[in-house]
Amino acid sequence: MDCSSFLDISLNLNTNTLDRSFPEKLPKKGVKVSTSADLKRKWMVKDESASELREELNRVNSENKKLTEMLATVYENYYALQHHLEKLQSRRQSPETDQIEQPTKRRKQDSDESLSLPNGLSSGRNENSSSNEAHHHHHHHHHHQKQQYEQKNQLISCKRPVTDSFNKAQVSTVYVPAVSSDTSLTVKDGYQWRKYGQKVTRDNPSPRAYFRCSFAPSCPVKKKVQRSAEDPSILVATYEGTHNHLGPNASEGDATSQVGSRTVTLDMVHGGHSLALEKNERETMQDVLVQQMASSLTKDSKFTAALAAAISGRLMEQSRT
DNA sequence: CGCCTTTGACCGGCGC
DNA sequence: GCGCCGGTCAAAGGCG
Repeated sequence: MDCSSFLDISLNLNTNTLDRSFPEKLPKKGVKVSTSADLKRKWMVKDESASELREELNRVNSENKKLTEMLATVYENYYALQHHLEKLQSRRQSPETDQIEQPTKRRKQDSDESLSLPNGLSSGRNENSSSNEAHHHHHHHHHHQKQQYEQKNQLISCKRPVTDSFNKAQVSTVYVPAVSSDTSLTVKDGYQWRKYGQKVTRDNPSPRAYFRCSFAPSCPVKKKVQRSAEDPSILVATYEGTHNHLGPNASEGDATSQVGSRTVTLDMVHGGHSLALEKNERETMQDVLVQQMASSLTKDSKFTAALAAAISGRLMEQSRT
């Protein structure tokens, strides 16, 4: 899978542009051999220079943190888009899910078997004949009318035995830097999820969270999120199945006329479908661009290495003289 | 009030 | 059968 192709949205930035981010304080840092006069001058201004350096360090640190968070969001957005793409492509190939299910509000309008069943792949055999519910009845449903989820889960069990027979329920795995979402175990991918379980597993100290797509039993997608065992700063999200509905608040045409400044929808016209991905965050298009640039910078190992070398070299030099 | 987490119990598969 | 283990259920509580 193309997880290896991490971001390829490089913008061909040359590092000159970082003068804006790291302004005039950072010296251009050719390896400056210190003459004795230089040393003397440094002695005189040492204190001032040290404090100034310290605050510069602080600034750079906070900047770095900010950049890291930006990177994380860029990753998340990227993976969300990637999932959309995969879904669209798979939908295009298979005639199933041609008619788009119009998800009205949330799951809440079924309660009988008129569940829209947007995939026409089992046309003719999907009639839930009274026989196929003989198997798949779950444990101890003495008090059935109790919980709505229960009925729905039963429905999905009956309605979609296709999941393991020939639907193969393809799985995909994405790795997301876990930066700030500590203890949260959530990966923002644009969809809404309902958590239905959390377990601790062998061979990994961190628990694993189980999510189902919030769109009713009509959507079979599940995902698991767990911190990587090797690198606890990375969240491993495993998706299985494909969404049979459009992305989060999909809109046809320009239903998002009341744009305002709070939501930004990236419209990808893909074949005949126009799909809107809403970034529910308060980010504007410019922010997205800034994030892309930041990620391009951050992932440039030469840039980061040079920056680190410059900073540490300067610190060393200061502390020794 | 509706939807969501939390969390312990439960289930089924697997190895013994 | 028994225990382990990953996955799921569902009651109870939280939150807007």
